[in-house]
Amino acid sequence: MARKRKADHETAIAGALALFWEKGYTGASTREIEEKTGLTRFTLQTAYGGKESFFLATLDSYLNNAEAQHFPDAETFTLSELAEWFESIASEQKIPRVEDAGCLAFNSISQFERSDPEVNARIARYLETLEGRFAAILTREAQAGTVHLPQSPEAAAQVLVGLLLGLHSVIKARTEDAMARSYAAAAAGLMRSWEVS
Amino acid sequence: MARKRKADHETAIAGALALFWEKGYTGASTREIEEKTGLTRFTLQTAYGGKESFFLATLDSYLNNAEAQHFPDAETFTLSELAEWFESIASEQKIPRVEDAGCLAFNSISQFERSDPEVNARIARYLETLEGRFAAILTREAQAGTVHLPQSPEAAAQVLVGLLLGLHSVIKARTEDAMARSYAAAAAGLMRSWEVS
DNA sequence: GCCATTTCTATCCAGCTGGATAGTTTAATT
DNA sequence: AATTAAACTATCCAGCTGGATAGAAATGGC
Repeated sequence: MARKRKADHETAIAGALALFWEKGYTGASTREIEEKTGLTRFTLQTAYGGKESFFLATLDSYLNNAEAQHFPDAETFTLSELAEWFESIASEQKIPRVEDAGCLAFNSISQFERSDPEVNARIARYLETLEGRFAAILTREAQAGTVHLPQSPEAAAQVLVGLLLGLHSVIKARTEDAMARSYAAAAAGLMRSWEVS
Repeated sequence: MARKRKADHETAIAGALALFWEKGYTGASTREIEEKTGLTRFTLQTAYGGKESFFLATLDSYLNNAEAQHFPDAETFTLSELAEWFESIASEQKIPRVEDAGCLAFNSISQFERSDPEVNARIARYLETLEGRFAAILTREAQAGTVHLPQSPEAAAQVLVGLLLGLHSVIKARTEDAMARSYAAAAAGLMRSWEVS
């Protein structure tokens, strides 16, 4: 017994993801959200509870998709594939398909700076998931004897998360595209030096 | 033949540094700049050319000070001292003396996202200086035979810059202080694994 | 003591922000 | 066909933004 929305939830979230990615949370005005998502500010308010709640819904959707589709799989990934995954992050920047490349969670770190507990929880989820998967991959390979780590798998996993965040920073900072690729190659080179030849 | 300013250039820049660090560029309003620096918006406009020019002056001042005082010295630093320097970044967060700890240049990366060429130039200077100094330290030690690198000094220097940017990200993202220290320790552990025992 | 110059104070401005509200339109249920 | 719940359009709002401007106050050179 209600009128249909012009834009359904899925396409609205997809449009918002692209907008928040491009402009950031504060940089995306509610008027722009109207344009890019097809939602009205009225619906943004009544159905999603305002701009911030809507952003959190977008961030959740992004994280769910990233964990299922884009993060390395803890069970099957090898260290060699992980090295290629790092390089692909910098190379896919050339074809910036917003939904797949980059990272909305990383962007949120710098935008909110711990000011919002709801955002904090999602950033923590992001970091813990990555660190856990990296550690699982490294532990499995170290036990199998296919890699030789210079430190514990847990510490090495933190090094890799640090390098990933650093790579995202370089991608944001880069004057030239080649710079990000060079950094990704350096990180991949470090990982490959851990492989038992 | 002119009236004296209430706040001189030096103290104004120092106050602005603290404010921009805390709130970011967009987050710091010109009214707040008035309060924290002692400048008036009138002077901000006439003497500095507006908010953005003033920010650039602040960023320059920060970089000059950082390069002279806080960045590792290319001629004298050992890899061991570099490892300690990484750890000190996370530990000094406990005593957040804004001017010394953290990094205004790093914050600017996420805030401007390549939108401003003037800011870009300063970020490039920041990254190049760090990468150059790290490479110099690693090259010197590798040639002396005191460290054994898993890759070229240049690639290893990029790994270290990546880890430094990643560490700054974790500091911003951290739910708990211990997390940043743990990441710094992991990075330091990697560096120490390169030392010839 | 006067003058030129700069900074100060005090307003004013247009533009944008997220949000609220009132009245209209649409659709599914009965 | 009547009812009802939700989304639509179109305003309106106070608050804040960076910046402009006019007149008063202060300072150093003469």
